[in-house]
Amino acid sequence: MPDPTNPTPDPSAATALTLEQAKAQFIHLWGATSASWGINRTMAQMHALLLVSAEALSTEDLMTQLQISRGNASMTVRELLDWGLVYKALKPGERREYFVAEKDMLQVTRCIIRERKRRELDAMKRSLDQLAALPGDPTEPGYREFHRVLGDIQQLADSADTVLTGVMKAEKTWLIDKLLRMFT
Amino acid sequence: MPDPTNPTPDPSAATALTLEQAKAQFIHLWGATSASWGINRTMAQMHALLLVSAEALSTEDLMTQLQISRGNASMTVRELLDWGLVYKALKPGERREYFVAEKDMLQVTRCIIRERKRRELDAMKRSLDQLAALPGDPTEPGYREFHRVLGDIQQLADSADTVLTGVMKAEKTWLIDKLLRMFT
DNA sequence: CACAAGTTTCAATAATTATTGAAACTTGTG
DNA sequence: CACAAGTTTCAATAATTATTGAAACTTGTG
Repeated sequence: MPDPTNPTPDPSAATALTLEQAKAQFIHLWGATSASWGINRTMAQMHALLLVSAEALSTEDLMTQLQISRGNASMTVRELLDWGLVYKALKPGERREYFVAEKDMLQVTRCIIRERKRRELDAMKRSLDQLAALPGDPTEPGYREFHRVLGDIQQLADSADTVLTGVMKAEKTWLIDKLLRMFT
Repeated sequence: MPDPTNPTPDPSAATALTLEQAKAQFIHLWGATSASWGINRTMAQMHALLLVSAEALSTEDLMTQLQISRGNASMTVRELLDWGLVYKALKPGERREYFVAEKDMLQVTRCIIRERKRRELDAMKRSLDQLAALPGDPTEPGYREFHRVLGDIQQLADSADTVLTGVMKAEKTWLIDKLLRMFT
């Protein structure tokens, strides 16, 4: 929806980006960053698009703006809903579903920590506990050494768990305050 | 090298895992976990293998124990050296290179944070700064909103940077102490 | 309950990423 | 400096992961 009250670009800003261009760059950047994070590109791009969109978007809008198929758009928006990063926004009198992003970045961080902790850290802890509990032969040479490594890793995982759980529960000001005071 | 002083399995521990089996399970677990972490499976498995090996291993050993090609073994061990997770251990009078893992898990954590921060967080911060600095047209509707989102993300990235840098520098006892006291 | 509007599923396919293995290279030694 | 032992590179290929798009399904409405 280009604003008709501002149709001609300001000549003094010939090299200035339109908002649309800047948003496109942001979407691209967010998508690229996500790759190293184990989150897939489409999901990250869709999140970025919704983050910088003032209005709620429909599946149709997501498809056309990101140039992806209907199936992909549907699956990905569902996943964002699962993560809690995006909400449904039903428009009165409309059949179609619209979506808006959670814009509070601390809240976004919490959602991401919660999901990734659940999928990765918790899963790893379960496997480690299971492995450590298996009966072994303590007289084998190297048995103690192996269990020491295992124990160290478990301890590390527990610390990470405690810290992440704390971050999730913490209040914004308190958190930033404490952490920054601690390390700066 | 199976210990010849302990050739027959203890019958009372018929279901006990041999150390070798337990190690194999750990290697498998570590490899699977890494997948969700953007680290590749072979690298994680090799790291796990070296972590639980009492002696230094050669490229040859890595190849046969992990069932991977020479090329893969060579590339991957180089990458582990780059990350600082593994050291060369030259045996006197031997041409062949041997490798041992850093076994102090806090040190391991530091290496991983350092590398991932460099590749991911620092890269993202650079892109964000660049995007925020681009000239735009402040009269466009939505301009302020867009830059607010950008600013929020930058602030978050800065906080993460500060915290991670702190963790890397911190002493073990101090760190565990502080963090755990803070959140428990 | 038939229809239209919209959504989801999933097998086929495309895109990406990891691995192989043979050839080229390096390095220490007689 | 020729050779042997070992290492690295990289084009070809395999394995994995993401995406498409058409068919099946769902849901609200006259």
